[in-house]
Amino acid sequence: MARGKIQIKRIENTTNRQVTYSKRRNGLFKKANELTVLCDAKVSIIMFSSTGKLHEYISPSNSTKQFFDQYQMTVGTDLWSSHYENMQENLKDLKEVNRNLRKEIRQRVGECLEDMSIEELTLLEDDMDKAAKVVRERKYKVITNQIDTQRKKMNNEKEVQNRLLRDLDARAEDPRYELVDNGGDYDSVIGFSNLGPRMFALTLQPSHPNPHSGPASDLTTYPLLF
Amino acid sequence: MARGKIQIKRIENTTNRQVTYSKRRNGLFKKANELTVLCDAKVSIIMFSSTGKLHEYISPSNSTKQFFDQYQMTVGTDLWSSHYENMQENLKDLKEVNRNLRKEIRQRVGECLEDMSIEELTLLEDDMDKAAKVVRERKYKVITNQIDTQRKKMNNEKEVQNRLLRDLDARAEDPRYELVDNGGDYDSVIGFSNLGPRMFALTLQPSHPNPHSGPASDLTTYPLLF
DNA sequence: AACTATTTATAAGA
DNA sequence: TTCTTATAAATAGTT
Repeated sequence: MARGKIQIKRIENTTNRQVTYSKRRNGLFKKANELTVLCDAKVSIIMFSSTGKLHEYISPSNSTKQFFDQYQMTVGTDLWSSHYENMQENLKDLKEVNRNLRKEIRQRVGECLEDMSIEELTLLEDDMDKAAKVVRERKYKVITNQIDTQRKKMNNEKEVQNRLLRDLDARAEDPRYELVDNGGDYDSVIGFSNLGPRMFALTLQPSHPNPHSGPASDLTTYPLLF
Repeated sequence: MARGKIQIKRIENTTNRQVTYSKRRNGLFKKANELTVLCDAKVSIIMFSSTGKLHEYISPSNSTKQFFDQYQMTVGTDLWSSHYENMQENLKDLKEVNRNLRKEIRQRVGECLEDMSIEELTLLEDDMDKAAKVVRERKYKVITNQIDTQRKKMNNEKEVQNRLLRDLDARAEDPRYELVDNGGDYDSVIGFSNLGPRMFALTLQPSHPNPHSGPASDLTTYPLLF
């Protein structure tokens, strides 16, 4: 518009085009701002250059989001409804599923049986009996397993005891060892009171006395002395 | 910018303001279009007049939504995420609730018992036994109710029959009526075979013969003739 | 909506 | 990118 009229068509020279873009962008924004002030209007300009660069003008005290929202409200159609639709559909479905799940649970807990027919009630009853049976069986299995584990543990300990007693017998025949009488306080040795006729008074001492090992030392780490 | 310079400040005269808005809007759009063509750019202008009227310019072969999408992509932040946040939170919560409900049901159906302790299993077992009892009771109640209803219905019908029979007796003593012998085919009258010694051969006819009533006519709508 | 004096925008050049 | 400036374009006030 100066120093010669120009045709309104794409400027082929890249540099020239970018310069013009820059100049006219400023002009546009200036005009937009004047319009905003003069006419008490709200203006939003968003532009992308041919290189994809973004520039925007927003009249003061407005955000782009406000513009978009107002635009949608005015146009009437929700441009992002597609964004929501899926989610809303999802939400609806989930709520429905949820409702059904809750109902099923309530029925299985013994509520909301009013609207069920005899046939449905019979099915539910059968189902629950079967499930209860499974739960019972599972419980028994868990208990059995625990008992079994306990028994194995006990057997193992018994085995250790037996080995210790055999060792004891062997040493009793060895003249290098002598019996120590602690005054008949048999019960003071815990865990051996069920050994019956082989009961001895045992003096337990660490095999390698270590002042740093503390009170956490285990019975089985002690050699038996008598 | 002509016939006198103006201050860039709100035009107080309403008419003047609106005229200027209209003129400058056109100017802005024209400039935007020139920019679009000259510089191969994309421009979107959205404006609201002080009266709330919407006007927009969009460079050809672009939609407003495309603009918004590209804007978001370029800016990097999702302007509508705040719109979604609640919904997404909701969705997450629902999914969690759903998962728990499913788990509870699975446990009540006898699945997923692996990670339950004896205590939990015992609680579940008790719970299910109680619920099963409720279901059973409900079933019995429904059955009982139905039997009761049935019995009442039968009693009612018996009552009707008794009344009919009393009527019969009364008419038997009335000389105006005569017995009709149909050859001793007692069983041909359905539903009366359990009436014992009072069995008669009955000739049933509509009280008001009507050719249009068809075969749907009901036994109780007939008077008894003999 | 049209006119036009004047201001403003800007193309080309530096 | 910015400045300059001749000139095109926009537009304020008027009709």
